[in-house]
Amino acid sequence: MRKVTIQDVAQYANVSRSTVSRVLNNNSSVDAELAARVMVAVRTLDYHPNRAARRLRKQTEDVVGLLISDIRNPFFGSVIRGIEDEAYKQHVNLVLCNTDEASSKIQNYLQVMQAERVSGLIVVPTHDDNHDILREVQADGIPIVLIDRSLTYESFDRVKVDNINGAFHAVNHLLEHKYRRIGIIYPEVETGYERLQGYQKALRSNGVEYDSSLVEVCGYTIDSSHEATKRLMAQESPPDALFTANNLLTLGAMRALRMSNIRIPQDIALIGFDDMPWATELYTPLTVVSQPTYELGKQAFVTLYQRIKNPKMAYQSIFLTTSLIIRESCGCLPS
Amino acid sequence: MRKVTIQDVAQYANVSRSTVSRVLNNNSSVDAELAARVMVAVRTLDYHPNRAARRLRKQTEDVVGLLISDIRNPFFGSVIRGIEDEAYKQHVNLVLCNTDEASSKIQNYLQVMQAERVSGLIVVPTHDDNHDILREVQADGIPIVLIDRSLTYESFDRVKVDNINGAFHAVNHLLEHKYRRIGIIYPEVETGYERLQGYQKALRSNGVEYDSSLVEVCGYTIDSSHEATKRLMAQESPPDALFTANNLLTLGAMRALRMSNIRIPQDIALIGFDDMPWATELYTPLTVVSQPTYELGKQAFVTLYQRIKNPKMAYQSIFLTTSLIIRESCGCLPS
DNA sequence: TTGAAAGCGCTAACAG
DNA sequence: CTGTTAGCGCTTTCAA
Repeated sequence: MRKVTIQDVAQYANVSRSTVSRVLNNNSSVDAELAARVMVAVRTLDYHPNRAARRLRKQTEDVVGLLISDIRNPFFGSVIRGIEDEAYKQHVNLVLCNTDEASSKIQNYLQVMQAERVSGLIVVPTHDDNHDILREVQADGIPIVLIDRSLTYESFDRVKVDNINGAFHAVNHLLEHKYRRIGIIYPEVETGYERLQGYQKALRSNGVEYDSSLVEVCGYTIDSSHEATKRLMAQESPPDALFTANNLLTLGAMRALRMSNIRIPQDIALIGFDDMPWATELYTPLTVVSQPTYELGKQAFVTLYQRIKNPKMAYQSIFLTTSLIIRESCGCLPS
Repeated sequence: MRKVTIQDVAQYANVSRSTVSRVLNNNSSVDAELAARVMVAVRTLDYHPNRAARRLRKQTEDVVGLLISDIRNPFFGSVIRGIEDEAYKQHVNLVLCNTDEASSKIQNYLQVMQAERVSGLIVVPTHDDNHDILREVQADGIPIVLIDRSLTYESFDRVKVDNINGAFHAVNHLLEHKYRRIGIIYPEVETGYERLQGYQKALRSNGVEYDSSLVEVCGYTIDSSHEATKRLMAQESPPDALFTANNLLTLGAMRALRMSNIRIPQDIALIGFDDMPWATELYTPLTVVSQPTYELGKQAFVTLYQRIKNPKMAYQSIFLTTSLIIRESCGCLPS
């Protein structure tokens, strides 16, 4: 079963290859009758243009690279779905790359994406040292939109969530309910820092002093948060409330608390970042800062697509807002 | 910043393009000194072969398509990670396609993947009517491995979990603990049918009669399981135990049960399919049939890669086993 | 409006 | 072992 090429279609329709190409890319005008003949040929022969050839010729086409840290984090599942639904509409494909927050993998994937001549990139940047590589790729003519985290740098399109405010409202809520020793567990990434800032801001605006013994930096895993929580609770005067900076860390904290028989919210209040389908079914239904994950992905793709179509467009920064969903873990609702 | 081509490298190294190509693909032997010169040129010029060109010429290369139903199901997150880790080792990229179990999307994506000349496909098939399309693509020379579900058809490589046994052991466990009216909620996909079979098998082997009023078919969502559970519990004589056929459905069931103040395991025992990180933190820690999700993905890629390298290899069917993890929801442990 | 011709960057046959 | 040559399938000038 030989592959059908544009040549076959041309022959069948009795036109030149260029004409076939023209009707398929409907840019320049083609005689209606010829066009019709071509379409018939395309259909009867079930012709699908070879994308590799097209890409080689056009130097780019219809593939977007996606660099995220780890697909197993359910946060990304939803984001990607938002991206994909939009991408599907425009017939663009997504190449998935897990970077594990590792510079070496990012670098490697970036090179590959460049070699692929992808038409754009959606990336969750990790460390500041990615900046230069990212700029290089961008300078090479590949549009990039930064998602979730955006570095401190300008001159990239960015779609992100207002982490500072999200964290601020969460911690403020705790403060309003008279919790005073509020612990925080956050990872060393930009979103983590921002959530810490929101935490600090809430403290300040309530006249509560910042106590570094309540602050725990941790990794990206449940286990690492489990350990951090244990450290926090083992102190002389442990926190009376806890704010965890993402869904995985929340799970780790709950595990640690459960194992130490510390009850939520009776012994400690808890608010987590990220809403998830299981948040309502946890042993204490979780109060959360909910992020518009799907929307995040959707906006990222829309922005990228705009830039692809119009490379000279001014850089955009889209901020999405979070919402505080109050359930039982923060202790202000009767359980 | 013009792109560096193989020609530039050739010039710089003072050899022909073919020689450069040869050292980069290290198939035929090249004089050591020339090879060294080429490598220097490659490095100093920071040359990366254009993958589109390479693919056009070789008619396939280093891209594998991934057709799954919905990335938001955390089951797939883990599977994909297993795939990706292996793929990364072989420098192959993954194109992600969400099909939503919709034939039209599957068909569409399959065509695109064909046009892309991907070197292989890993697909979670949905309905039997996919079979012919899949065969066509395969006949076209694109290796396919079927994952999670495998249709009843032969002549595909398949990697799947032993659903029948997994379900059997779960339901058997319930039966051993004297539950007699065991409900089941499952979706209309192959894995669902198989889990139903395991359920039936356990019933038979314990001499318990099959009661269709305890059997609920549902969709793929939490909500749909929520409804199914309500129907089940609204009956004259509701089940005293429940088996839910995947992680999303389990969540839906727990939600329905909680809202009706039906306690787990006091009023009803529950075992779900799929272990998840949050299973331990649910309001009743969940007894589950745990699937080797990461391994599933890993084996899928390994098998696909073998077939790509050796198209004439006999078709493989790899079965992975599940394990029953007993926690509190099935009621046999003191809580 | 259409066709002929050139060439995107690469690899593989074929000579040498 | 190496270079020359000929395309892979497509789009895009350039003429007609």
